Amino acid sequence: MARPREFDTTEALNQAMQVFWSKGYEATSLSDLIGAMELSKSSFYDTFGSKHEVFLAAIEHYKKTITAQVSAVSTLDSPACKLIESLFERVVSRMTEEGGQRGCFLNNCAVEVALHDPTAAKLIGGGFAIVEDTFMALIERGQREGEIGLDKDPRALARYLTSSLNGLMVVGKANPDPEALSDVARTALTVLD
Amino acid sequence: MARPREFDTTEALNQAMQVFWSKGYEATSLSDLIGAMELSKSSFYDTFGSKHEVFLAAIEHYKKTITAQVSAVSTLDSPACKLIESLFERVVSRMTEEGGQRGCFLNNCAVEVALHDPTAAKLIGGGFAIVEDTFMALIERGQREGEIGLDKDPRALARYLTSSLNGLMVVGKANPDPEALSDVARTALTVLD
DNA sequence: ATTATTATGGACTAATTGGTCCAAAATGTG
DNA sequence: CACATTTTGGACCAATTAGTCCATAATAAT
Repeated sequence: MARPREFDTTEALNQAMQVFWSKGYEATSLSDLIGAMELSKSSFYDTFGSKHEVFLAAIEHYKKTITAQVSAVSTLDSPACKLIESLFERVVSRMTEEGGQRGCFLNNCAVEVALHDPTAAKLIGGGFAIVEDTFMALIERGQREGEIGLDKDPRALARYLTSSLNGLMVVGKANPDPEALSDVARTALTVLD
Repeated sequence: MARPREFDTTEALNQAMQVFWSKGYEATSLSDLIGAMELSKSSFYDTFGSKHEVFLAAIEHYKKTITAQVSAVSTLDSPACKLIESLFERVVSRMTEEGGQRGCFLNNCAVEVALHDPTAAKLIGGGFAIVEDTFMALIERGQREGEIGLDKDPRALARYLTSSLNGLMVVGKANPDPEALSDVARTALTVLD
């Protein structure tokens, strides 16, 4: 049959992303994918080309959906520092809640495949750049608002915050202890004072 | 033949660790392992039991060799702050040099397998604890030496530094840019002032 | 030198991998 | 209703996966 009218490519991609996110690239099999995406093997190859291509598409999908949510925070009109804090708090609580340990998909991908998959590495780098740019925008706003010292380099600070967020997720994977992660987040944010 | 007298189990384990470190757990095949370890399949199963058991042993081996080097830094008698800085510098330069992008094995393992392999997660957590304890010892020394304010919580600070080091390695994988990583390290260390 | 031990290569599984292909079936279009 | 277009399930593929097993061969102990 022709692919049902209501077939949603974006939703299929979303499902693929979920699987890769939970299991990692290598541990995800074709059958995992077609199961989650609810399409046949032939349609899979027909529409997406290969496992690797879906993987790259899933990374892009993540950036457009999840990473975009981070980006959107910078448009809210709370004080910049509060928004930065809320991003850290969100990561801490996500990492410590039931089933939140899969962390950030970009983080997972960076660690698992960046070394051997330059194409993916570029996409991932682009995702980190979105986060970094978001932080930078917030920091500059914080400086305008007088919350953050003008002596500080917004780019360096943004890079630092991006890295901190990733560190939080790595240690959270091995030991999702709320106290420990809160210590990390709280300490990391003292840099803004 | 009996296993050659000069066969070195520790060295074989070291080779296994190198492969897992470079390729990750899932992407490492049995033939990769027995190739690197230079033993036959039968000896492999005879001596080590299974791929998974070697993996766990490799994590332990990493802790005993590589992580132990970090631990050893705390016994040097330079000022504590200098030693902490040197640890960060070492990570930055390692991540940016030719072939240094494989990062930290514990970090890689935490991200790739911790979620689905509780046994490994525990070993990895133990490794992070070694790093954390090292930092804490250095911080307490720094406080005694008057370099670090007594108002600071050594445990929280140690957790933070451990996390920072891991963040550095994740972003370094996607974008091993010396400038960016230096920014991160420099900013992270301002917390000690 | 003979025996007992130990490790070996490699044949052998059974399952799974990512991927191809096509006849059949369902659909949209006239 | 009939035709052209799509999409399908599932057979099929070669390669690889982790893991077993054993007769052979090399060593160590006597």
